[in-house]
Amino acid sequence: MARKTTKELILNAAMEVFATKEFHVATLGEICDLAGANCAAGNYHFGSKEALLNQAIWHAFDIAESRYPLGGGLDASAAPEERLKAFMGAIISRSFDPGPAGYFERIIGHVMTSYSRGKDEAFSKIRQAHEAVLFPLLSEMIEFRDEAERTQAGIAIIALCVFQNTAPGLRERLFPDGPDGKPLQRYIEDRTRFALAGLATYPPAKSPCVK
Amino acid sequence: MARKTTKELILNAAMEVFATKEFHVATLGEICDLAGANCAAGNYHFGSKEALLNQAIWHAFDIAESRYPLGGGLDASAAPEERLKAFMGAIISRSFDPGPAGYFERIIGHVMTSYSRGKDEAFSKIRQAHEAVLFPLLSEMIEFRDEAERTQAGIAIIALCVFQNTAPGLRERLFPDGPDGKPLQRYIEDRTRFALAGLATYPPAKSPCVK
DNA sequence: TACTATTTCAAATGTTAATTTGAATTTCTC
DNA sequence: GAGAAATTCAAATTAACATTTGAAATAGTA
Repeated sequence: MARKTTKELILNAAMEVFATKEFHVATLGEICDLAGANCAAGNYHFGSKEALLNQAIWHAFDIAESRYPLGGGLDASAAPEERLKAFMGAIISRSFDPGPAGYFERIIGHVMTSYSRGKDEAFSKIRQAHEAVLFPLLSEMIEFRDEAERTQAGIAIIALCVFQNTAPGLRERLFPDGPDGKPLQRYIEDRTRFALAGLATYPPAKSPCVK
Repeated sequence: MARKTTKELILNAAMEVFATKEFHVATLGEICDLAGANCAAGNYHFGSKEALLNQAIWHAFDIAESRYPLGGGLDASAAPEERLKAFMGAIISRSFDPGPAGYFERIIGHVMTSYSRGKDEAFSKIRQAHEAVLFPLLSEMIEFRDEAERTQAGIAIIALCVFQNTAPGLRERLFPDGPDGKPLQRYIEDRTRFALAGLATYPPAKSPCVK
């Protein structure tokens, strides 16, 4: 394969740095150093630090989605419980992936609470991606009173998957031997079981077996 | 009551600003303006912006704890389910309180993902406060396999309470008519029910009725 | 090869904001 | 009320960065 261009090197470095640090703490100089490029190159190729963050977000999004698709490769005919497990498994796996496939969840963890311009747009796109997978399967399982109730349930599911992202030192406590293979699968199962039990407290959908 | 000192005014303003903005976005000038003080007064009374944030964190912590105590005023003889509801109710109420009693959760939301020096210490103290209330009641309900499993369950509970803090626009979607009174109580009940069902999927404590 | 467009680079530039300074003012203490 | 201590204030002082600039280097093209 062809050698990476400076632009690609900078984008990769930006994902890595923005995954580690909040927007205002990360510096362009640091990113370009990591990319082995001159610090003016960032602005030359991307226009501004902010535009670079945006590119980094969406590039990281694509990487995560291709490595751990939210739909898990299941189609709409699969049981909603299966699809929920695939969805939660994808988000949890992303969250604990130390490599590029984990950048997205970590970048978003910072962006959600900090970077402000463009945040709403980013959040709205991400929400859309989540909800496109999550809402149909929830509605197959549950008869929601209203829109807010479904949102509430959806948030509970996502909270169960990503909350640990933001708490320092928590990974180590949850996975004393590293978040890989068996322990991770077990974690995914525990969380899915927890979520399914919680969801079962909502009234079931009127025709749960139709189709 | 006596007129507030400049130091108190600045501390109040700092809590308010740090509740809204991430550390590096908030400026000392903005805080002192809000306090009606000169911008050098911040450093005079607190030494540095960082020290001011620390003071703000712990002052906000005290306010939140006195308005919505995590223990909910229940003692250890109350049923663990009751205590869980009180605990979750306290955190959720804090999260949605627009006034000083809500500052703490909002400040922490920023600090967790952004401000770095001193973050570990802050997180450790907060975790301790959470766990002192949460762990005993969880252990009364559940026979945990190991420490990590109890931590995992505890995190699930807290995630269910605070995740919405970080997502822009979510409050409005969850509470189209405002997060007060009845809707908030209902939200607390829904979340507690969800959590209790999730916890019920763990093996019950060996002697659940003793004492 | 010559000519053009793109890319790289080191060195400005400009801005923002924390922090410091020292004089002025207020408060406290005797 | 006088003197000392604490506090306030406006104006420096620094320092860190994002961004710009313009010259040099490189790549692309005819």
